[in-house]
Amino acid sequence: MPELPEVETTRRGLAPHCVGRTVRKLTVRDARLRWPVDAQLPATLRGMRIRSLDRRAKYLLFHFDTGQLLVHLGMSGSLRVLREAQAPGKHDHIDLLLDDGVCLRYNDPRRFGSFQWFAAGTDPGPLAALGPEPLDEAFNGAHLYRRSRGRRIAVKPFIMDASNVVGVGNIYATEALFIAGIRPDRASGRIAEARFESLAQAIKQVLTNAITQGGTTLRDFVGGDGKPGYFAQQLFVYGRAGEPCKSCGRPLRHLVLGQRASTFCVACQR
DNA sequence: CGCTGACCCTGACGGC
DNA sequence: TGCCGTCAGGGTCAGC
Repeated sequence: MPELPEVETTRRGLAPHCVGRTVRKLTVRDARLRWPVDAQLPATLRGMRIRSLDRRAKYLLFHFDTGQLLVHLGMSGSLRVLREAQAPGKHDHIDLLLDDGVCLRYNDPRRFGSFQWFAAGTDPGPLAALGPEPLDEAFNGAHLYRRSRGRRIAVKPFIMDASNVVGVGNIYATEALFIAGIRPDRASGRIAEARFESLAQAIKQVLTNAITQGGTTLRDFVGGDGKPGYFAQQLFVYGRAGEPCKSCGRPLRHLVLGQRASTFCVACQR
């Protein structure tokens, strides 16, 4: 589920409900996430005020005076706002209960997500080696061009590597490469700077567009309106292998790069 | 250092 | 209806 737009949409949905509030209680029903949730975390957070909620890459950063809580949604995680008590269901692993009775509930069937605490003054390891945010002005084609010289890795896994640029997951990498007209299996080190500029702009475009529309699949994190994702309807290539290219009509091809499905058009992408 | 593949886990889906 | 293989939006790690 979560790529950068979904995480950002989650952040925007949660922030008004939790920033400035104090943690009344943290309940961990199942600590077996990507890394075991620290048994001391409930005691660490109790009574602490959430100063801000930020995002870095696909991490949500809950800032407290005493440190920060890094939450990652993994492949299948979600955080939603409960305004009133509700019995926990399957895979509802963690509740963050606030002083006004609002509950932030974490659900994650595959348990690839994580809750990690980093005390003030310590460096959050997961953030150490991250590349630029794709929507920052500092991120551009020149950056990708420089990073890719001498590399033989295919361009798709290259842009999905968070040390090059963060937040570009399988869906948006696939879409951005189509928009930029670049084959996903082309060696990144053999792509000209101008084409990387097109790619950087395409990445910004698809991510911005998806954020505007609230992410591709996560719509029920706060309002519970249950509306299905809308962005899925405007995907050019992701999940459409065998179907006609929306630009030229030729059947889209499927291949696997870095264990991830990739779809592209042999005519439109070179 | 760069790259590949295995792995963590559950659920949904299609074929038989 | 049930069983089985395959696949899924992410990230880390070992090994070559």
